[in-house]
Amino acid sequence: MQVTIKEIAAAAGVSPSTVSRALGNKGYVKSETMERIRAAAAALGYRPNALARSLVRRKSNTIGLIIPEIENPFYSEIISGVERVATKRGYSIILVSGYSETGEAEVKTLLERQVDGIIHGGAYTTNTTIFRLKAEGFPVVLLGRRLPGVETDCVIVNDRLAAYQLTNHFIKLGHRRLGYIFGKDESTGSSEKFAGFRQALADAGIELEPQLVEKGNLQFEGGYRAAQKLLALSPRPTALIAGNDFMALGARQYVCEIGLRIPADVALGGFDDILWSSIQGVELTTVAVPRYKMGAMGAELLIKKIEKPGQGEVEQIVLEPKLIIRRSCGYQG
Amino acid sequence: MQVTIKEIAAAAGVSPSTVSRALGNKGYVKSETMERIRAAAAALGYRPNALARSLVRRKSNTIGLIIPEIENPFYSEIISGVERVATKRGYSIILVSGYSETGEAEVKTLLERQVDGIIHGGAYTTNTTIFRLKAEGFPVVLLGRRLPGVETDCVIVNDRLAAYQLTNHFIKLGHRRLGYIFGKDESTGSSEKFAGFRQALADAGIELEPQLVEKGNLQFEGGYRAAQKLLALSPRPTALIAGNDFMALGARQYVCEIGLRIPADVALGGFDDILWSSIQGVELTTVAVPRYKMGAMGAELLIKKIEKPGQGEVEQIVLEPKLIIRRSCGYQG
DNA sequence: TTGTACGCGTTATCAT
DNA sequence: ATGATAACGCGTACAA
Repeated sequence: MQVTIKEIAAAAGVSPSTVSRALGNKGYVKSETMERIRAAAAALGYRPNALARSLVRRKSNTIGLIIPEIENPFYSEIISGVERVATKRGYSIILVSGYSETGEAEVKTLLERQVDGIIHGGAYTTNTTIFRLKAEGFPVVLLGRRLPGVETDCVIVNDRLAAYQLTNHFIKLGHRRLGYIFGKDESTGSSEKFAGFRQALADAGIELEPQLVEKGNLQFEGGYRAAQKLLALSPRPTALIAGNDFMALGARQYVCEIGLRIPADVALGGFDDILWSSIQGVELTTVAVPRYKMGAMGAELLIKKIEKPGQGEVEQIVLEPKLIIRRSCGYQG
Repeated sequence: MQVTIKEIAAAAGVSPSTVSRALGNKGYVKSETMERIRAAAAALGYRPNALARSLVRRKSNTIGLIIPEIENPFYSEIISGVERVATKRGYSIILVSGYSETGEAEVKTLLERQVDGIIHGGAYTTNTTIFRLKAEGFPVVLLGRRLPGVETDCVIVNDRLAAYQLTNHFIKLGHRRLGYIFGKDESTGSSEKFAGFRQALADAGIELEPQLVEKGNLQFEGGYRAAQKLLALSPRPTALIAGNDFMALGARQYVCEIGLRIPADVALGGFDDILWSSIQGVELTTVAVPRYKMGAMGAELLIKKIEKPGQGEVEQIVLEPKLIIRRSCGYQG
C-alpha cells in the first residue's frame, strides 16, 4: 500500500498540510517538527505521488518526445540529449514513436497525460496536428526540420549550407556529373539539402540533368535502389551524393555488389555522420550533424518556453554543419 | 483552459457522473443522452485528464523503461519493441537512462510517477534497487541479463549457447589460438558468453591461456585496446572473438590500422548482429540477437504481470541465438 | 437510468 | 508556526 502524507502526519502528530510544507520546504515550519516529519517519512518509506502533485499544481514536469522510427539509430543520440537535459531539469520524458503522418494519436496520448510540452524529432510538412498545437500556444519544439508556413521554435542544422559545402567539395575534386539521391518530399531538410546541391552546381556553371536525381526515401533500401537507377545511366555519374548516410550506405552496398570501386569508379557522399560512416573500409565523406547537441538544445529550449510562457518570440536555433572528408570522395589529405 | 467533465455535464444538462459513465461506457446510460454527451464533448474539444484518472483508478497505464546508454544504437530496437507493444496495449512509456550503477535515482523517479511496472534493459549485478523492487512484488522485467541469486522475470538470449556455437565454428575452421575480448564483469551476459567460449575450447581439447583474454568493457574503444594487447602476443592469435559487435568493430579498426587483413591474418567474430556488421567490407561473423523481439516480449511479459498480479511464477523467456556466418571468419560458403 | 457524495494524494489559501 | 478547508479532474458506490 502507498504511504501517504496523511500517515506521516499521524505518525508525527501534525496535520497533513504541515507535512506537505515540511517536505516541500515551503513556508515556515519549526526545525524541530521538521525533524520529526522527516524521520517519520523516512521510517515509513514515503514516496510522493507525482500524479497527485501534478494534478493540483497543473504541471506534470513531463515532456513528450515524438520520434519517427525509434529503431533508426540516427535518433539514438537525439533521444540521449533530450533525456539528459530533461532529467537534469527535473522533467521526465514520455516517448512515443511517430509512425503516422499526422501524429494525431501520439499527440493525443501525450496531451491526455498532461505533458508540459512536446519535442518532435522529425515532423513532416503534412503534420497538421503540430500546427494546431502551435496555434493554441502549446509549447512545441521541432528538431531537425521546420514546418513551412508556420514559425515554430526549433533546433535545426543549416542543411542548405551543408549540402552546398559538400557538393562544392566534390566539384572541386573534378566531378561534373553528380548523381543525387533525394530524401523525402515531406521533410524540409531534404528540400533544403537539394537546394544547396543545386546552388553549388549552378555556381559552378554545371547544368543539372533531371535524370540524375532519384528519390531514396531516407532508407538504406531506397539508397540501394536509387544507386541502381543512377548507375545504369550512360554516361555514368562519377559521384553520388545522398541526402543522408543511411541512403549513402545503401548506395555503397550496390556499388560494391556490381564490382565498382569507391572512390575510383564512383565517389560517394552523405549527410549526418552516423557511426558507421567512420569505420575502416567505409570511410564516408559526409557532413556531421550534432545530434546530441540538437536534442539537448531542443530540451533546453522547450523547458524555457514552458517555464517562461507568453513572452514568446519564436526561437530558431541553427546549428552549423561540419564537412567531414574521408576516403569515399577520393580526396587524398 | 482545460475542458473538464463538469463543463460537458453543464452543456449536456446532466451530472458529471453521467458524463463519466457515458464516456467510459460503464453502467447504464440512455442512448439519447449518450449522444448529447458525446456531441458536447466533441464540440468543446474535451480531452480526458489521464493524471486524474490514474489517481482515482490507482493505475497509471504507464511503464518505466530503463536503458543504459541510450545513445548506444544497440538499444534502439529494444526500445522500439517495447514502445510498439506498450502502445498497442494502452500503456505509455517513461524513458530514463540508467547511467548510475544502482539505478537508485531513476527508479525513484519512476515510482513517484506511479508507473505500473518497470522494464530494465541492462541491469548490472550490482543493482540492488531492482532486487528490492522484486522483493516487494513490484512488476519488473529484465532484458538481456539476469540478476544472479534472484529469480526475476526476464527475456534473455541463450548467451552461453551462442558463444559455444560461435567459438565452435572458429575451431572447426582450424583456429586453435583464439583471443577473447571479454565484456564487463557486472553483466551476466558477458560471463555466460565467456563460459560458452571456454566450454567450446574444452570440448575441443584446447587449453585456454589466460593472456588470451582481455577485457573490453563492451565499448568500441575497449575492443580497440584489447585487440592492441592481444595482437602483440607471440605467437599471435589467429582469431579474435569479442563479447559484442561493438567491441569486435573496435578490434577490426585496430587490425586494419596495423595493416593486417581480415580474415586472412586474423579472423574475427562478435555478438549481436548490429546493422554495421552486415555492410559490405565489414561482413562480421556474429550471433544474431533478436532485439526487437526481446523488447516486444519484455513488454508483453510485464503487462501480463501487471494485469494478472499475484499468480506469479517467475517467467524466464529464453530466446535462441542464431549464428550468422560472414566473411570475417574466413569461411567460404 | 441518473444524480449525490465521497475519495484518490497532494498543494494552496486563509485563519488561528 | 500550524491546521482546517477547498480544490485539482475523475470514477464509483449508493441512493433516488
